Amino acid sequence: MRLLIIEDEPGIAGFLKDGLEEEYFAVDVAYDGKSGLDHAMTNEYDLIIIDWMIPVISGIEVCRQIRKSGSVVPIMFLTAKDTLEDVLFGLEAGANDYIKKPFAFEELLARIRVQLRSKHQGDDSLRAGHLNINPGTHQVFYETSEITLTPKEFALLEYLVRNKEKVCTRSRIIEHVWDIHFDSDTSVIDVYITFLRRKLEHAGCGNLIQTIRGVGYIIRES
Amino acid sequence: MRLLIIEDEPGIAGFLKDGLEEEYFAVDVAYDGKSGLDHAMTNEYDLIIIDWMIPVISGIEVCRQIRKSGSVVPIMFLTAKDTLEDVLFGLEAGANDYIKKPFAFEELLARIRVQLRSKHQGDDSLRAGHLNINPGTHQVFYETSEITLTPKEFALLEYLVRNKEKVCTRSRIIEHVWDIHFDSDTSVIDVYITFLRRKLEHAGCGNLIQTIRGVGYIIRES
DNA sequence: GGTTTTTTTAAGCCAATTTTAAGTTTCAGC
DNA sequence: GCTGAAACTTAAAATTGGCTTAAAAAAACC
Repeated sequence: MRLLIIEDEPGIAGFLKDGLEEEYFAVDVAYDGKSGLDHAMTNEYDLIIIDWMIPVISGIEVCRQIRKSGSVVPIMFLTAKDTLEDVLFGLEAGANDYIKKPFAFEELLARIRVQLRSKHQGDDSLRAGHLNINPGTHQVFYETSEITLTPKEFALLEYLVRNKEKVCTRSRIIEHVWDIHFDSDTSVIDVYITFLRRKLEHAGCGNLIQTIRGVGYIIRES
Repeated sequence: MRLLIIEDEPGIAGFLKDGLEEEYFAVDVAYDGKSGLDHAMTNEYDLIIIDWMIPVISGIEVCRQIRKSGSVVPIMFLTAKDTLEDVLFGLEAGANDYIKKPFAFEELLARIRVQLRSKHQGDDSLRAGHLNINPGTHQVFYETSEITLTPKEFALLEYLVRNKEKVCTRSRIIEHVWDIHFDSDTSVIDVYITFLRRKLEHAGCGNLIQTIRGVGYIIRES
């Protein structure tokens, strides 16, 4: 589990880093908002801890920017404030939890575990490269832009991505996506592959679906 | 919003059910741990309230079992204890919040609202663009003008806004807003979407609710 | 108990999606 | 390079599903 801590006070940052590393987390530290945001955007973390009051860019703004990029990484705030108003303000900016300073390390740890648990199990999205598919909401994203698909288009793409790196034969596709179990000489698959390719291309995600002539199709990560 | 209460004292259970239904939640009650766990596993709730001390299976064990199944539903504990030790124990078991008995109904309500807010998605407040929803007073404002909604209209709009930027499927809507859990070919949703759109349009807030054909609806900020 | 408001049902219409079908292009093997 | 099979593209037909309206049923209010 990889964590990012954005905290300017070296004392607190060091205390957190050491304590969390003892718990076998991989911990990065950033000492201001700008550098923290930089880290968050260029690396993949399992959780981010942000102090409310940090230099250059405020904690709340960092949080907002991270959410704006489409990331759903769990974010926890460290704050000296704990009026209901401030808490709500933080939650609105996209935070998942907050903890008031001074805090017991034990409590922080327990709350981190709650967040990690809930995030990991809640995220059942499928991926292929920068393409993200969420079967729960029927949404597809390429990087940060959403691709709107019809139900059949979605079902086909979902099947291909679930079986990425594997060749999907035409007969398997027609069975799994169309639920047709007898031989038929339909060309729906061709048509829908065309639809999908067009929409993916338009979103900047060209060349994802490759043809295996005489057999079927395949999606490769690279 | 659909809640489950697991509480063996009929007095408290009834008091909670009535009070929460007055606030337009859909409320189910279970009177022991076993039946509560059963409900939790076979239905989808937005939040679960569990008493620490209940018969057959303890509250803490019910909580653990729910988490073990992979569910991330917010769980709140009712408890007579509130030492740090007990709180940590509850958090470890997978709870999101706890409230000490005896409690004020108002406080419970506020905590429920915080959980619902923070859970559904990071940047979720009950706002969508210039639309403002107040679950406490059941009022809706667009900019400065109030929009008068019936209870069902309000519940539907609230559910959509709580899940803004996410697709709300027809089956989820019928479960969480109408509390209907079997397949039915009703068209109430369509009708209420029409009602809402008409009232929103009339207030100058057109185009808020978008249709995802074959799937459901979504509210987007922009 | 009657009146008003809210909720649900049902039916016709329209638009988006899905399928069919036909013409065009690409590719592998000769 | 030729040839035939497979895949691609396009347009039009068929189907499905959502929107709207009106009226019936249920609930809330006096």
